[in-house]
Amino acid sequence: MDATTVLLVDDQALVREGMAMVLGQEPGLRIVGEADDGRAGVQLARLHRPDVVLMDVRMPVLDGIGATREIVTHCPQTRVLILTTFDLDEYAFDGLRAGASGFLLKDASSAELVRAVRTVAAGEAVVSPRITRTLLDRYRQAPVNPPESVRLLEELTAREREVLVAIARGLSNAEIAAELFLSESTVKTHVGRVLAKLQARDRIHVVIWAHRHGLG
Amino acid sequence: MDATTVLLVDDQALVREGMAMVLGQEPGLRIVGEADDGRAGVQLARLHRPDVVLMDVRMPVLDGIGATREIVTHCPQTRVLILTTFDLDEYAFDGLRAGASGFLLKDASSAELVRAVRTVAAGEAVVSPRITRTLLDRYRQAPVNPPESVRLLEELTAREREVLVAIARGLSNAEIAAELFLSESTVKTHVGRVLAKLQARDRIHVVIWAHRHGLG
DNA sequence: CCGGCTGTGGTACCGCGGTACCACGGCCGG
DNA sequence: CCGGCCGTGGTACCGCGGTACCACAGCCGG
Repeated sequence: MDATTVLLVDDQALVREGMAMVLGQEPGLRIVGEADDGRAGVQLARLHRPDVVLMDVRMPVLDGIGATREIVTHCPQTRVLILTTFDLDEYAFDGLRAGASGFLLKDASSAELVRAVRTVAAGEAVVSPRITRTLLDRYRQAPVNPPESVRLLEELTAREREVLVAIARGLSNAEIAAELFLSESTVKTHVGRVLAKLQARDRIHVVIWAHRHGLG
Repeated sequence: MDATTVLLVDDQALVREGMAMVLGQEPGLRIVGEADDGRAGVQLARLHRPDVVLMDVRMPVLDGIGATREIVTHCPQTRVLILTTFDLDEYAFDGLRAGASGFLLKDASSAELVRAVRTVAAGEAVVSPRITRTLLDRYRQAPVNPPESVRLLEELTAREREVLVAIARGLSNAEIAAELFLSESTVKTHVGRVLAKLQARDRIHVVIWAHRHGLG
């Protein structure tokens, strides 16, 4: 088996040097590139298709979240490990949603860093303990409750909510009409009102809204 | 600072003995009791108020989930660490909802066990890597394992994936064309191929697919 | 060197989605 | 009792989305 290839993306050269120092002399690991902003990171990732990308969150040009999203889009087999300075960094959670395989505090020991890289390279996930705590808290609370969206939901009539979930399921107007025993005209009327109340320009945005807020 | 007190709850005596062996000779740790079912575990926890409870999931009389729920209710400062044999154990996730501070596979090494106990005793959370992976998948609202979805994703070309995420963001063909510097015809071509490869009848189903599988 | 894939582009066509506007019965509250 | 909201329905219109088919350049692999 070849060495695990690693790409470093961080705007602070010192950090990159430190990591390169630690990882470079580790058997089975090989640094294949370094970048000092997100855009360059994405380009190098697409070029080298490394096994693991160590990605800083805050960076010029393109931040770590956007870069992560693009990398997982272009290189599905590449694992991204987010590096963050503060354990309650909101961006880090966005990073997970963007498709990162884990994240690590920058104050981690070199041994932890090496272990984390090997872990994600093996296809598993790693999260530093303090962040795991927060993650679990969110998981427990997860069910619902984005207050703004609930307010909008309550502005809808019962019938409109039925139509909304039907839209979110991907049904066409004709299918909704059949399922609810309505004419297609009526469905169109309801759909129009849902669009207006949610300020969505078309049913596609309704689908996105619904899935962002726990439906589907 | 006093030693960290630990309570063992498992219906298999061998497992308890093994853990007692490992933890008992560890400096700073002290076993304060053992129980072989959930009910007894709750009673001993209320009696000794240990820092950490190592809790099996499957047990007679009262299972580990119910026992965890009662313990965190009666002894808020006590941390419960769930032990599970299989990493995809559904009950383990229920355990997290019940208030456990983490869970651990039974095939963990003794060093991992010790480290996990110390970690939760410090008020942090610990989850074994394989389970973390699943947890993150759920956090992203992906069903469980997306092997099928990843396979589909990799069938797409890089360009098609770019178009896919644009669709998932709710962009119209014209908007995608503008963003990627393409003609609308070309966008339509790509969109058509994405639809075919994902077996989606229209872009709406693509949006749903994308949001179900972690994009957006 | 040729075939296949990818990315780019075009034309033509049709149907669904969305809008605008209107209508009417039922129900509730002022 | 009457005005307003809700749910139901209709007509007419237009544009975007999706399909079908074709074309060509570049690249890579057999």
